[in-house]
Amino acid sequence: MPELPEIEYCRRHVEKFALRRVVAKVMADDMWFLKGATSARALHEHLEGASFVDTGRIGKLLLLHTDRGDVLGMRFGMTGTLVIDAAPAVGDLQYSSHRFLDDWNRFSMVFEDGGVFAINDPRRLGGVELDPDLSHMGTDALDVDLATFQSLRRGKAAVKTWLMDQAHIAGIGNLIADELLWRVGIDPQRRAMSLSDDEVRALGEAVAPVVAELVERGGCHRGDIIPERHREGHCPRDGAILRSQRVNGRTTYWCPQHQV
DNA sequence: ATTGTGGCCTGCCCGC
DNA sequence: TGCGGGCAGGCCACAA
Repeated sequence: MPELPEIEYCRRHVEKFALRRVVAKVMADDMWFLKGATSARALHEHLEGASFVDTGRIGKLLLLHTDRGDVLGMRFGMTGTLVIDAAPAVGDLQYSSHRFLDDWNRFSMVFEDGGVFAINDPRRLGGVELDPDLSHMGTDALDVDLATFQSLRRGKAAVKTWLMDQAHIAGIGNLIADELLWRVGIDPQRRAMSLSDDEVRALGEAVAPVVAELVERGGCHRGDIIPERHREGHCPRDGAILRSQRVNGRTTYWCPQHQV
């Protein structure tokens, strides 16, 4: 599913192919896809005639800045990706389809030059929002430092749940959480507050570099443990059979040998 | 404030 | 060969 790396590819895709093209028409017929107070009418009024001049990203939230000062926020849920002029920003998305049917374009814009910008999302778990509220978002996973992890010492929830809370760190989803905890050697079910100083430091020092490495490798599904996240999967480090259980309502795999 | 739970969405995969 | 049930997880509403 799209986590931080995939959204970063979408952002780069916009930088490369969508800036400074004038929006002629907005197609926002799927009301479900409009989040917050955003209406189709507002999207027409704010975007038609405008062009995008800059991009941003906080965690899994993609931000497009228009020449009028508006910000268009985009979320891709679990199966969404960006398609510009029929070229997808992300080709191989785990758990999603490998096709891009026109029917799955939940929000799109036609440029004056005839090109099309679309969010293609089979499951409709993504959405768009005009001028989204960013005040409750945590630090982007690529920018975290040890100070970000202070509140982890008080957390009563599982350490994996803490990592996936976008108000703490923005950008970590289920796959990256499993990868991080596997690399640092921590049982995902452990209460956050039970981590030792050394463990907090190890985790804190791992997040940004590991996420950056996944961006380099080509996506969150390129993590070392991800190919083994299935029944009978083995730990790539010591060969133990991985354990699987739901943590925070999410399927979680970990190595009982070295994640303690 | 923090934490846990359930529901939303629908293509795909598996077993019958 | 078709069918139905379960699965996948990001996000949000809601309750305790």
